[in-house]
Amino acid sequence: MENISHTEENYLKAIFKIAEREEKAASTNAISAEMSTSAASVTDMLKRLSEKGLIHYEKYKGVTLTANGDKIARHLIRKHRLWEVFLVDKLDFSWDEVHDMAEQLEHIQAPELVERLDAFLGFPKFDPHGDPIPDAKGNFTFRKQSPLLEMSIGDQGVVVGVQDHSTAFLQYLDRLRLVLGAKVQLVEHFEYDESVKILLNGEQEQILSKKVAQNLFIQKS
Amino acid sequence: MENISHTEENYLKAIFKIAEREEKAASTNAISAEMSTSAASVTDMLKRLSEKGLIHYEKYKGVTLTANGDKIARHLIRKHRLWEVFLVDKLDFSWDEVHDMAEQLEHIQAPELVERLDAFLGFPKFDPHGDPIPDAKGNFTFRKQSPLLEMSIGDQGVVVGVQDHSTAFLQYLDRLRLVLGAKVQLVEHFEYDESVKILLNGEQEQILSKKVAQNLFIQKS
DNA sequence: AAATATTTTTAGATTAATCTAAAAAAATAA
DNA sequence: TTATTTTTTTAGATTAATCTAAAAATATTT
Repeated sequence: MENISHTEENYLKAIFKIAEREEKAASTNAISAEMSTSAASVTDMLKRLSEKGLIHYEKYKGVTLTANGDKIARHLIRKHRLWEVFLVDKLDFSWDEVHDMAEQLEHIQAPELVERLDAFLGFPKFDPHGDPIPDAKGNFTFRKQSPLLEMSIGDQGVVVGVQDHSTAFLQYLDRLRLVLGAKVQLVEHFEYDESVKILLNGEQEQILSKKVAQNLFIQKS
Repeated sequence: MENISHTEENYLKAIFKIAEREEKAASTNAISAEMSTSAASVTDMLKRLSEKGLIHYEKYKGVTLTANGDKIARHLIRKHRLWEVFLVDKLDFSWDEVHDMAEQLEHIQAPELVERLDAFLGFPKFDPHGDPIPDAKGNFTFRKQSPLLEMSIGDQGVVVGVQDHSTAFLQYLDRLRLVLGAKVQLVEHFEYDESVKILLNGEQEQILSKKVAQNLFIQKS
């Protein structure tokens, strides 16, 4: 087990993310876009990660994570999301403020710290954006959820997550009171611009743009 | 305000520590010993830190921190000690386990996080080893304390800190129940080996070696 | 004050992580 | 199936942080 740098960790996370999103091997270009580095830098790094046994790499063929690489990536995501819960639940940050801090905290290497933090937080299964937190073995809790936009008239449910994690979107959701746990019922689809009308918390009718409805995950009830 | 790397931060901390301990400009060799790097590496780094306006450096003359360098060093110490309090008070680590984790956590860059952590912990003035935590402006709380060895027969007081921060010493103190807050009265000095006899918490008489008595700070009452 | 010892700096390399520009391979279009 | 475009890799540099070995400066001892 060699040492692994922060930078290498970030590449593993990027590869994991791409694989999850695109459901195939990550290309050099995809990684370079995800990391905001040049394709040449990515190629260099892929060679290094491959030598360390963290990825499967064949020239021109894209890469996948080895079992070990995958484990490290999941552990990073675990740490990132646990720290986000800490920042929001204990230090009262809001969900749009915590990403950059968690991005740093996820690189802290101290396995016992992670386990104790998990316990201190009450073994949360989801982070402040509704994303699942892998357990110590790397397993995610799955949840049936669908974008608000894909619900049918009359369907009811609860806001459980977001697709877009941008500050702008999260702050906008706060304004609309569309926070995690909010109850929504789909009232109407407007074909013209694909906007939707919802009933929020059984009280208030509201119209949401297609963009908002697309990026909001609902668990139907 | 340029970027400052973890490594540069560690050098600033080392220089601060040496200046505090030796009360004079830090020499290249002292820094090289403190950091476990070669003297040549130190010289290289001193040039860089000097260019960034963090230290006053003249060849062959040793270095001191500039106002800015000093501020950064104190902030690092603040972060280190606050994180130690977090680890002990909230995550139930013991005082001999937290150093390495705090060594990583002190490099997290997020000023608001530090202030919120401070508040969450109840604005502690001392860390789990009894070392003072600088406030947001970098000021330490001073406390009148003396090594147990320098107390006079009959003097009473409370354990408030340690000089030696090694795991071995801290674990030994746990065994002897000489934790922070313990009440001690000096009963006798043995000239032969400079060991001392104390009365611990008004109950138990105990003999302590010179080495222990030297490294334990007491606040007299 | 000269000789010796110690400390500090310089010179020259190395490694990780990055870049741009050019070459090579693979994919797509004509 | 060529020709063109896109993607990926290689070549060659750069910067931060480190090293060893040698040179230079400073401090200490005789």
